Amino acid sequence: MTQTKTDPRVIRTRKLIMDSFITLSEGKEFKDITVKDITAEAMINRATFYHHFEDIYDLLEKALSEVLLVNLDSDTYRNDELNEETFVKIFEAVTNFQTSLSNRCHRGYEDTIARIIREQLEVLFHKLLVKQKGIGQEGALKTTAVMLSWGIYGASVEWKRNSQASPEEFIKAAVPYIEHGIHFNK
Amino acid sequence: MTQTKTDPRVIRTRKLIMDSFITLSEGKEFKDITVKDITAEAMINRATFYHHFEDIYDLLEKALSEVLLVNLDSDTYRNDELNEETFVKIFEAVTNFQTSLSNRCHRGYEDTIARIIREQLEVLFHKLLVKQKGIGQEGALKTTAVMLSWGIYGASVEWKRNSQASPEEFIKAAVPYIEHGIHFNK
DNA sequence: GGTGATTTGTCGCTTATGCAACACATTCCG
DNA sequence: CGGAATGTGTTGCATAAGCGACAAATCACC
Repeated sequence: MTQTKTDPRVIRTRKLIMDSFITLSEGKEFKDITVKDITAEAMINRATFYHHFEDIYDLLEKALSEVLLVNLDSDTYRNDELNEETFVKIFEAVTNFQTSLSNRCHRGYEDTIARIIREQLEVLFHKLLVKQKGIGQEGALKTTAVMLSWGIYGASVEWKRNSQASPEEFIKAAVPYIEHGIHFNK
Repeated sequence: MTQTKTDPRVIRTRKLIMDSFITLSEGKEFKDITVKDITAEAMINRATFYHHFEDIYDLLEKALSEVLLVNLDSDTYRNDELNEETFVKIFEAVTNFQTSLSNRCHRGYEDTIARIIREQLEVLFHKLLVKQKGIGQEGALKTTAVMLSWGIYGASVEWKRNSQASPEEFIKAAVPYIEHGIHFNK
């Protein structure tokens, strides 16, 4: 690990930008937020924004990823097994995230958000699977991770649309079937 | 006015420091707050702190001044006459400030706080008096400003200790007598 | 009192951020 | 339509902020 420590100014600036973006998101939709707005709110120069992010979509991506990961990290990486409990927690994180963000600010960008969530989930599942099943079957694990990420995301959409059940109950109903297929436990 | 515009980084850094100081003040007393705490909270380097403030007492001074001035500015500078209304508003600003800060965080620093308030008031009164009475009697106006600042501060202490009256009623009772002496209206 | 651990200020050198100006898109409105 | 206004990215040079080390002061605990 050649961990070259990042300059604290970078961390601070990123945080200022992210926070400003989230603040502004509470007031208006994504499409109405300009880079100028963000940099003004964050009290940084516009050029500095572009030093950290490709463009505003890149910011959306990274901001959402971070928000989602904050939910996941603490609960999941602690006990790093992909068992039922972990599975439920991941699902809950996604539904939390969905309900907290999707009703405001991002009309017209559901697809982007969906993609971001799936990508994050895919990475997460892949990590967990590799840790559990070991390496040497990369292709299979990758595919499994992809399927799980799509599955979880789809389930969250379905849950949001129809279900009065708690996320936990909702997803637990499906766990046995999935489990049979992917063999949660070694 | 050779208004050399201040670097936005300076403004931002000052704000970060001030905000952090106020945040920390809500948690512990002034004497327990270190420069390190502040800079950590503000996400800036300790050396940078000293680039903006002499020491932590200097910060206290400037932070309090600012908080007080925020109360005063908007209400007072608009209609820039030193009439009864303005007088009452200033008194209310001071009592608000006193009650919001003095019960927490600053035990043992009442004197410092008192001095800061008086200095701010003195500057304010002096400005208002000069604007109203014109220049050419500097000494007298200066002295008047000093007396008013001490008077208002003393009244706020007295009000805090004894009175159940509103600040407005409390100070209005004294206005006629003061007015007689200093001729509020041209 | 003494000794080790913090905290405080200060320093030269490095680096991220600000500026101002630019060409280019996009939007808005008469 | 046309042009004014606003937003987007990019650039080279100016500057505030970070680093790490330092001596001195202060604090804490025996």
